[in-house]
Amino acid sequence: MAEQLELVPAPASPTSPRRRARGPAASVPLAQTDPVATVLVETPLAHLDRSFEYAVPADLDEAARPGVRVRVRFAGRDHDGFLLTREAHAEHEGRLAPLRSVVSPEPVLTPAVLDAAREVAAHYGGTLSDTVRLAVPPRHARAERAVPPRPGPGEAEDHEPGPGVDPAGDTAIDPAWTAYPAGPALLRRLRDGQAPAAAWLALPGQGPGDDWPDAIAAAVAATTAGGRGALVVVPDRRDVERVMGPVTRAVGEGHVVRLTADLGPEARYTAFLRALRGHARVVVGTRASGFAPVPDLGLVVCWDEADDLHEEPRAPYPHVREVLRRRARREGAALLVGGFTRSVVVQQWVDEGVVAPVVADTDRVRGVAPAVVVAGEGHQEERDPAARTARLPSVAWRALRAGLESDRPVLVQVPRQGYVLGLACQDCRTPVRCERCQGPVGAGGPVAGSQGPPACRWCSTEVPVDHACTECGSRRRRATGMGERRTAEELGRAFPGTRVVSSGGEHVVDEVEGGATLVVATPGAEPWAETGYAAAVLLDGWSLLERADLDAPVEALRRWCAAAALVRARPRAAPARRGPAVVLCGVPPHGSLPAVEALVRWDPAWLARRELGDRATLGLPPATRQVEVSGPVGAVDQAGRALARVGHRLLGTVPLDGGEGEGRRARATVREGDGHDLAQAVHTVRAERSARKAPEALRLVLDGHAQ
DNA sequence: TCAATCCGTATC
DNA sequence: ATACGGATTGAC
Repeated sequence: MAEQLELVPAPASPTSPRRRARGPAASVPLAQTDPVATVLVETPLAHLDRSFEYAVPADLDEAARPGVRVRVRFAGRDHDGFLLTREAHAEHEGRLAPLRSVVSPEPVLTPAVLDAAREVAAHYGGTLSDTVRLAVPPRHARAERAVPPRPGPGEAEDHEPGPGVDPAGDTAIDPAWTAYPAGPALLRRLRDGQAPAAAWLALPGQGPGDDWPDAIAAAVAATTAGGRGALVVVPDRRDVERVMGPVTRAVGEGHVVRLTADLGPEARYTAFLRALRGHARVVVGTRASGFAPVPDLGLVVCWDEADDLHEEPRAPYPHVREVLRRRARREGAALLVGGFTRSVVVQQWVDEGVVAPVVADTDRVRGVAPAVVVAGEGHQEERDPAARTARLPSVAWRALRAGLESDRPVLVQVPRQGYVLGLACQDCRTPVRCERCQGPVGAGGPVAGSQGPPACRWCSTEVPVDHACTECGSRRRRATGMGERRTAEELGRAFPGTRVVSSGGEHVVDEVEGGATLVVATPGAEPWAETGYAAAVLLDGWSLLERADLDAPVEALRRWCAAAALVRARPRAAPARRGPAVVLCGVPPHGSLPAVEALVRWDPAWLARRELGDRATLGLPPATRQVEVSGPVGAVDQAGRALARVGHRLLGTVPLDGGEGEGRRARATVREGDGHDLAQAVHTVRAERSARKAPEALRLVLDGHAQ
C-alpha cells in the first residue's frame, strides 16, 4: 500500500521523464528582459500559419534577436524557425518551451522582407512559412564565416564610385534615357531619393551604350549616386549576364552582386550575405532574388515583366512583379517594370495609376523601331529556287540574303511546338471563346495532346456545332494543325556556304560573333549579337497566335519584339540594296490581327490596352481573379466544391491524362465571386487540408499563367 | 476496475 | 509529423 502511494506523485516529480519532456523551462534561467520570443516555425502545415511563443534562456539572450534563425521543439520534434519579436509577456497561457538554440546570430529575415512576405502570402492565399522559405536561402556556415561583417556606422566601404556616378549633381542625363520624355525626371527622382513608379516600354537599342541593359544601369547608378541600393530582376541567367556588365561599369565592381538559384548553396548564400551586410548595394538576379535584402532599397526593376519565367513555381507561386511592387511601396523605393512589350497586368496598373508610363514619343519610335513586313500567306510568289527549298516566302529569303551580304548575322525565329492549339473563326480569325465561361478553347479538347471535339480549357464545355463568331457571325471555324517544323539544316540549304548556328532547347547559344551567320533560334533562345542582327525572319506566326491561351496575342508580340529588337539598322549610310529588317511569316496579311498590327506599328501599349479592355468586358483575368486547382481527381473536386460553397464560381474541371483509377488527375478553374476574397478562401482550403492530414499533393495557383 | 488501444486534436 | 488526452474496449 505504502509503495503504491509513493508512486502516485511520480508524474509531478522533477525527475520524471514526462515532466522533463514537457517543461524544462522551469529549470533554465531565462533572459532578464523580454524573455518571450515569437517564432515563425518552418512547417508546411497551413493550419499552423501563425507564430508561436518560446521562452528565451539567459544564455541565448544576446543572440536571440529578431530575424535570426532558431531551432525549437515543436510538436515533439526539432524544427527550424525565425525569431520574429521579443516580448515582455506571453499571450500563450500554457508553459512555454525554451528556444533550443540560435542557429546563427545573423538576422537573415529583415523587417522589410518579412513585411513583403506577409503581404505576398496574403495575396496568394499561401502561408508565411512557405513564402519566407522563398525569401531566405538556406544557411551555409562556411559562407557566413567568409563574408566580412557589416561595416560599422560611419565606416565607409572602400570602393571608389564607378564612372557612371556623377556626384556633382543632376546635369548628366544618361543617353540611354534621352529617348523618353519622362526619362530625365525619372533619373533625377531616383537620385533625389524619391519613389517614382514607372511602366517602361523600352526602345530597341541603336548601338553600344544604348540598349536596355544600359538604361537599367543608368537608373541603378542614379539610385546609388543618391545613396540608396537597387535590385534588378530579369527572367533568366543570360539576361543576368547581359545586365551585369553595364551595371558593374556604372557603379563599380564591388558594389554589385549576382544572385541566381543556379549558383549553388554556398555562392548563393554568399551573395545573399553580401547584400544583407551592405557590401553590395546592387543585386542583379532572377526571380529567386525578388526578396533579396538590400539595405536602404531605392529602386526595384523587373525587366521583361511579361515573361512567365517571373512566376515562382513553388507555393504560393508568387509573380516577382507582385513581390517587387509590394517591396517598393513598403520600403519607399522606386518601381520600374519594363520590357519591349507590356503585360495586361501592368496595363491595368497603368490604368489604375499605380505606375506612370515611361515611353518614347511616337516619332521617336517610328524612327528607331525596325521596319516590319508581313509576308503573304501563300508561297506561290516564289521565284528563287533556294527560297523554295527552305519553304521561305521570297520576301523573307531576300531580307536574309541582303542581311548576310552586309557581313552581319541574321536571325530566323522558329517557334517550338507543343502548345495546345486553339480554334478561330475561319473568316476573321477571331479566337473562339467558351460560351459558358469565356475561357480559351483547345482545338482537340481541353488539354495538350488530347483528341476530341473542341472544348474549353477551363470548364471542358464543348463548343456547339452551330457556334457563331462573336465578331463576324460566321459559323465556319478553323483549327489548323501543328506549325511547320523547320530545322537549321533545312534553312541553311537556302544559303549555301553560310555559317549556320542553331540555338534552342538543350543547346542555347549565348552570343554570336559578327560576320555573315545564319542564326536559327527558338523564342527566348536568340543569341546576343554585339553588332546587332542585320535582319530577322519570324516563322510560323500562327503557331504562337493559335495557342489556346488567353495571353496568346500578347505573348506572341513579346516573342516577336524580343527577336526584332536584336536587329540593328546599318550603322553607316544605307547601302544600295536594302530589304526589310524584319519579316513576319505564317500569319494572315496584316491589319486583321491585333498582335500583328501591334508589331508592324511597334505599339505594344496599344495591344495591351485593347486586350485589357476585352478582358474587362468579358469578366476575364486580370479584371477578375482565378485559381487553378490541380492534383488527384477527388481532391480537386473537393477543393472546387469548397471554394464554390463560399461564394466563388467553379468554372469546371478538366481531366488530365496520366494516372489510372485512383491516380487520375484533374484541373479545376475557379473564378472569384463578387465580394468574396478568393485568396482568403484558398488559404482556408489549404488549412483544412493540412488539418485533416489530406495525403495527396494539391496545387492551388492564384493568378497563374502556366497551364 | 484497470490497462491497452483508438481517435481526435493541438502543436508555444 | 508526433504526442497527448479522452473515449472505448476488453479482460479480470
